[in-house]
Amino acid sequence: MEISFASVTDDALKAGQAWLARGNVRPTRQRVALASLLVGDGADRHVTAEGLFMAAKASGESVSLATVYNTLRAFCDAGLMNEITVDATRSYFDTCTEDHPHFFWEDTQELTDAPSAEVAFSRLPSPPEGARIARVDVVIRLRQN
Amino acid sequence: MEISFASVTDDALKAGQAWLARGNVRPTRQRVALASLLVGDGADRHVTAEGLFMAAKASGESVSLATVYNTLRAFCDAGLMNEITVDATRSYFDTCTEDHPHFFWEDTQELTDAPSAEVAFSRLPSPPEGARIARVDVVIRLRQN
DNA sequence: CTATGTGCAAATCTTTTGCAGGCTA
DNA sequence: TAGCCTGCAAAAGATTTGCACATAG
Repeated sequence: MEISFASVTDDALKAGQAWLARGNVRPTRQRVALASLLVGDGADRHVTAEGLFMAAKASGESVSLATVYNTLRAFCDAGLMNEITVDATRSYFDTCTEDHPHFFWEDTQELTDAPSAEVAFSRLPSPPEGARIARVDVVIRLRQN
Repeated sequence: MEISFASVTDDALKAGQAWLARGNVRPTRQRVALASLLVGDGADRHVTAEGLFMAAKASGESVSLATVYNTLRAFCDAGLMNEITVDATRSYFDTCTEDHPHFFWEDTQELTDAPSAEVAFSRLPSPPEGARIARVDVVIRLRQN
C-alpha cells in the first residue's frame, strides 16, 4: 500500500482548510495536516487509517493513530469522505463522495477509481416494498495476470 | 439478524452430507450439522459466523464458535461457499457461489440476493494492463423509507 | 471561558491460532 | 493407526473509548 499523498505546501494547507470549512469541521492542527495530505493537491484519494497515519508521520506531523481514526470518522460524518467496504479486515476511506465504481487490486490491496463513464447499468432492480436504494456499490476485483 | 435456517430433519442431514461430499470435505458431526442448517432445504443462505453459531445452538447442536469460523473458512476453501464483503465489522458467507448482486439492508444488517435477472451492466471497463477481472461485486444498499 | 479535540493506554470486537485430546477413513 | 478436526483459551488485528490535558472560537 504505497499510496502517494499531497505534500504539505502552503497551497495544500489552504486547500485543506477550505475543505474543512466546507464540512464545518473545526480546523485543529492535526485535522489541517491530515486534510492537506488528503486533498492538498485536489486529487481523489483512497486511504486506510494506517496508511494515512504513516503518511502523516512521514511528512513530519505528529498525530496519534487514535486521532487518525477519529478524524476519518469525523470527516465521514461531515460528508467530506466516504467509507468504502472492500476488505473484511480494513476500512478504506475515499475523498470522493459521489457514488462511483472502484477497482480493488487484490494483489496489492490497493483501491482505485474505476472510470465511471465505463460502468453503466442497463437494469437495476426496483427497491423492494418500503425500502429505497441508498447506494449501489460496485467493486471490480482485479488480479494480476 | 433473524435469519431462518433449515431444520435438521433426515432429509436435511442427507442434503448436508451430499453437499460436503461435493466439496470433498470430511463429514464430521459438527460439519454435517452446520451444513444441514445451511443447505438442508436447498435454499440459499447468507450468514455470519455469529448467526450460524446461534442457529446451531438453537437447534441443539454443540459447536464451538472457533469451529464455526474454521468450518466456514473450510467451506469457502472447498468452493462450497463465498465470502461477501459488505460490512467492515462482520463477514458474511453465501451458500450461492455464483457471482450475483446483493441487497444489503442497512437497518437490519441483513444480506439477501437481488434478483440477478434485473441487474445488468451495459458497460464494464476493460481490465487495466496486466490485470484481469476476478469478480464484480454489486451491493445495493437499502434503507427503510 | 467553555465546548471540543487530542493522546495515550486500555477496552472491545471479530477472527485466527496453539495445543491437547477426539474421531474419520 | 495416522492424520485431520474440535474445543478451549489465548493471541492477533482493527477500531473505539475513557480520561486528563490542550486548544479553537
